[in-house]
Amino acid sequence: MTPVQFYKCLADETRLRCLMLIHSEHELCVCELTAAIDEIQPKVSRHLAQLRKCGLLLDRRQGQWVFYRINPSLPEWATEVISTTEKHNRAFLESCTNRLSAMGDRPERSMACCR
Amino acid sequence: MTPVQFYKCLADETRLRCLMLIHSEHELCVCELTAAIDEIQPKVSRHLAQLRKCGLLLDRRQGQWVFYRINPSLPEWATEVISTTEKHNRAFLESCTNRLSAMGDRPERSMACCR
DNA sequence: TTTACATATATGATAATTCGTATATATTTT
DNA sequence: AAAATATATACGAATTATCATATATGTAAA
Repeated sequence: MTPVQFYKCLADETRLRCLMLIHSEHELCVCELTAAIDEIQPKVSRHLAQLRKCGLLLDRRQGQWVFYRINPSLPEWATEVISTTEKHNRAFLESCTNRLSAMGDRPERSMACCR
Repeated sequence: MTPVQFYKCLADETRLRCLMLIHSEHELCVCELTAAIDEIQPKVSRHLAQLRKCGLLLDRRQGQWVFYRINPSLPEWATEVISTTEKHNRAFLESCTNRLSAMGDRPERSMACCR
């Protein structure tokens, strides 16, 4: 993955919010992300697919849900960039994390990974 | 500057090359960047203007030349991202740094800043 | 003050990205 | 097996980004 391709992935509000939320929560499913970001499902899904195709995210299906997480085999510098960005831009995510914690009926995870 | 705006700046090959070269050399003028990146002058100039307008670069005129440098008052996280990227993607810049060092007649700097 | 060099910008064309809507697929529940 | 829920994708429209070319501006040298 070239650095330009990596930064194109971060250069969209929906994608960056998804990435940072997932990084912060370790793993989230599409309906959680849709609620947190307050966008329609096909939009969120389309951007998640792009992040997966570019290698930034991995997904796993659990029942009806598909959970996304950061690809642990990303190059170290890329992971570092994501961490730095998330750590120093909490305000950018605030409304999203609020909506997420206010969300009822969040799906339960079995076989939780990467904790 | 929002993180998305910042990453849009990095999400183009010409702009990322300029940024990383400038970060690595501390300060470069447009003709040096044009030679290093091997693109036509208006293209390089246009992208530099965008990086300046977004606050990533500062410029100073010295005689006929305009030198660009990283804006030292960028948020810390942004500087960190640029450093990390440059440090771990030397291959991406290799041909550019080769062309730069092969370039004859590079303009001299007076009043060099930020060293 | 004319010429040359360095840089910036305007313009219209082209390409790439993003979007909403509709719909398909997969899984679970009834 | 039908209905409900979660997710993915296809499609054309709309927006945004990028480009090459031409040209303007600013400085230095002749």
